[in-house]
Amino acid sequence: MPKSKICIRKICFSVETVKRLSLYLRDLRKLAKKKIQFISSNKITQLLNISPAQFRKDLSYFGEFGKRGVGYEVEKLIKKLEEILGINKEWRIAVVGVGRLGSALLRFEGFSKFNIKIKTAFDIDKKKIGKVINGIKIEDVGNLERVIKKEKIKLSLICTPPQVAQDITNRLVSAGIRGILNFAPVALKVANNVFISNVDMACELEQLIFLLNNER
Amino acid sequence: MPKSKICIRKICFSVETVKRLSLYLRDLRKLAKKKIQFISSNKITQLLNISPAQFRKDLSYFGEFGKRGVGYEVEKLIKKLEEILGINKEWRIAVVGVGRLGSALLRFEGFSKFNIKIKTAFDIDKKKIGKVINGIKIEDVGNLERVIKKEKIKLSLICTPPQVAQDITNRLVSAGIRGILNFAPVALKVANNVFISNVDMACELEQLIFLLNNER
DNA sequence: ACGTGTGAACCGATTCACAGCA
DNA sequence: TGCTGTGAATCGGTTCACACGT
Repeated sequence: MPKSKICIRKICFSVETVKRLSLYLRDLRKLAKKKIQFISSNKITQLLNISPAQFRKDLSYFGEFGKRGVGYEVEKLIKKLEEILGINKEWRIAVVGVGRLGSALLRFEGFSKFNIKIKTAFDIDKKKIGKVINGIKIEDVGNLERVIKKEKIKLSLICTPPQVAQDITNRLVSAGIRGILNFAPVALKVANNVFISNVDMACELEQLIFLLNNER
Repeated sequence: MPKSKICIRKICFSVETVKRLSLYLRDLRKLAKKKIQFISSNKITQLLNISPAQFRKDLSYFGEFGKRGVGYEVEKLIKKLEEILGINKEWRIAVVGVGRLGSALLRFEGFSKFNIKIKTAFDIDKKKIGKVINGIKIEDVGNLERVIKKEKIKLSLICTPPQVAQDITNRLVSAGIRGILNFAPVALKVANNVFISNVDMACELEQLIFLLNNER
């Protein structure tokens, strides 16, 4: 599989660059809280296990944000990154599947810093439908298309059992969803104008097991 | 093959290879359930968005498991992968932080297929300590070192707030933990004989936002 | 003929190293 | 001097292409 590349104005970079920008932003905000005004690529990357050259290269795809001999102005760079990442406006998302994980995500506070707002949730279980968790009403999955279209939601999390994840995906896409964060342990098939990111906790743990098991 | 045994330690491959092995295993098990006996690299990778060459290369680091002209015997390959991945024995793990996410993970069934068993959980909240979730007793985080050492646990999940994650990490490592799956949004510092894998849901979502925001 | 296993070629991401500027 | 920005060099993972075995 060829790795998907992102090209903006003839400049190409990988999704890894984008993930790192999020990490930079998170640390810059911590620095801002500590009232630190300037930071060098060397200092900030020490906290992150990333090379200073990588940091500078990542930023270079989007412009010149530093002052030679000085470093980067923390507040200014935060603004720039928020702009680059597209989180200066609110992103409304849906959650499909309000089981253990789904309901944990409905209460997850970590999204708000990126201006992500869970707007609606769906489940098939009659006992859950109508309930409100953390201000989010659980809808009947039968209404999925209608609600997604009405609310013009473009992003969704999938926390369903794996057997139904592909079907849900198809329905989400036909309703206008363009990005999916998938927690179900299956590879979803979508048209190539739909973006998918997978979070596979069992595989991540398995990787650690392999490493421990093969030391030396 | 005599070659593979000797060379496995000299041959280098990435953790991506290991993650893919987990994916292969998952799909092979599905095929086994459907009573499919043989599968070619071509067929199995169609389901996974991975190239056939990648599949063969990944396996080649560990030996020769296929029959030329035929493909791979499903049951046999499952056994081999379980062996390679080190999940022919049970792995006992700990969970630190029984908040929304932590308690969802205590109930998560997806680990069992990889022979992963959550043995113990820790929290600081007196109201949670002593409770039992899904058969797992929540211990006082004050007893972390003692329990980890007593149970000889080598793997842990961290689901604490980010502010305390580094402190918990230090304590886990000093108690003998060698692998950490970190859900807290911070970069943890550890000695290089400790393995860390990060699951950062906000960054994953942010990546999708970026893609949607920069189309065309 | 068919599909694996694998060295070689390729390609993209990371790092280097230094010019350029405060 | 100090640190950024970036073309060039490097490094490593993926894919190619074909020899080999069935």
